[in-house]
Amino acid sequence: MKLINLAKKTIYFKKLDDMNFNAIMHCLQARIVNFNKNDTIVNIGDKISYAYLILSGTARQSSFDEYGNLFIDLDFEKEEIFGLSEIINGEKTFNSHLVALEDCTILLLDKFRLLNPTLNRCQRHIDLMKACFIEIARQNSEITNHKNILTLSSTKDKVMTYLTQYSKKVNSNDFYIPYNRLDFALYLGVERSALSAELSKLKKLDIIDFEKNHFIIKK
Amino acid sequence: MKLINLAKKTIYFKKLDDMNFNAIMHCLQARIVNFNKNDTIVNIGDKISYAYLILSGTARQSSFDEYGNLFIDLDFEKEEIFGLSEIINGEKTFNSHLVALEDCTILLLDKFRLLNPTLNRCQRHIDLMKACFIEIARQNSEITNHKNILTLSSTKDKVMTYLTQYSKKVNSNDFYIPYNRLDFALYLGVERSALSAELSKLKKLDIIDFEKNHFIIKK
DNA sequence: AGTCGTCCGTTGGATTTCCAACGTAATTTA
DNA sequence: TAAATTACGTTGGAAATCCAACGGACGACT
Repeated sequence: MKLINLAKKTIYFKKLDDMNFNAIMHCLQARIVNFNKNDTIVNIGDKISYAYLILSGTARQSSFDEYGNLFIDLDFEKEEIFGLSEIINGEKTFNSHLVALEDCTILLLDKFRLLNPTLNRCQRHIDLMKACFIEIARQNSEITNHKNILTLSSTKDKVMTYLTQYSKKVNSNDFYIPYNRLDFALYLGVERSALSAELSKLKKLDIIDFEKNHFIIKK
Repeated sequence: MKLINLAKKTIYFKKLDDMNFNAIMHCLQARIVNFNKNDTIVNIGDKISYAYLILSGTARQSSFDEYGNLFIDLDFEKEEIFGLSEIINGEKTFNSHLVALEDCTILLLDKFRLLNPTLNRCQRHIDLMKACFIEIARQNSEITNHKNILTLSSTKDKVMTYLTQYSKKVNSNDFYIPYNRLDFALYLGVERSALSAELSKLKKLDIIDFEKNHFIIKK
């Protein structure tokens, strides 16, 4: 069982010895599932039964409103968990998609067991709950940040704020963003063609350089 | 001590008997503070020491970026908690304001005690943690919703989506929104004058009626 | 090789939004 | 009560964005 070792190494479980690890896996009815790139992991309307802990790969959450408008919600990578707030909010079905951007290995955790340490009040369970707390707070600040970028009024401000933040995050002026042009435009809340035009302008002004999703912030 | 009864009645503590309530208040080093309308409760840069549980009144969180752009973050009312994600994310100082929209009574809870039931592993503490979990998930979906409104491309869509949602929330076509025109415009990410113009247009089309922050959705 | 589909830059006109300004009414302060 | 301030609708021209369309580059599939 190599896959289960992926789980054992995550921040959620790495402090546990084998016995405790096996116990909590059993308690959470944990199950590993693989998905290929572009697979739909969760569909709108799917019943909520698990939290989805990403062991490897990346996945993207997106949603629609009743008029067909598309929203980019969150990207998930290794050690991040999809479905937490939906579970906690007591929703019955997902109202968003989760699609694999790369091949993914995902650990499914039973939603009831995950959030009820009362059933089995052990320290490992409380620690896990705390880790989930941290994860949801992280998602919270990521969404807030996205919201703030969308609040900005000009395309230029949106682009530059996003790129500057991404540059800081990866600690380099030279990086690859996780969006193609269309998704980048969706994320920023602008038209694809307007984004392309703005990017070209910034390139001409020698503020940035780019090709496809590879960006360089100059100076 | 009437004020402490406000705390006792909240969803966080209402199931506790007096002994347990007093114990957890002591454990959390709880303290009640009052603020007048328009008072600043938290300033950008303030050290993070407590979670702010609103016992009565409403407060608004807002923030700025380095270029002076203003962001409306979240409104807090009775039984909601400000500061949770900042505490959990381990931030040292607040990077947002919290201002009283009405006179407020607030319960301060020590940040260390709140999130470390290990120090005192009792059921009441675990239940409180779970309630905080629910609260932060609620904030999560509120921010997501705001983000999605900001993603919409036309002022009309933003306005109508907001008003329709608010109408559903209060279960009436006739309601008062918590924003004046300027704040409403900020929330929607549009110009105040453009918002006024759009509202007038919607009134002329007999889709809505309004005066100040009082709105009626027709038909 | 060739065809098809996707991605993306570009362009130009239609549309929307911004922006600054002004007037009026309501509210606050002196 | 007067004066000052704030809130908000309206306006018109400037600016930005949308929108539809096109073409070239690239990769996948046959």
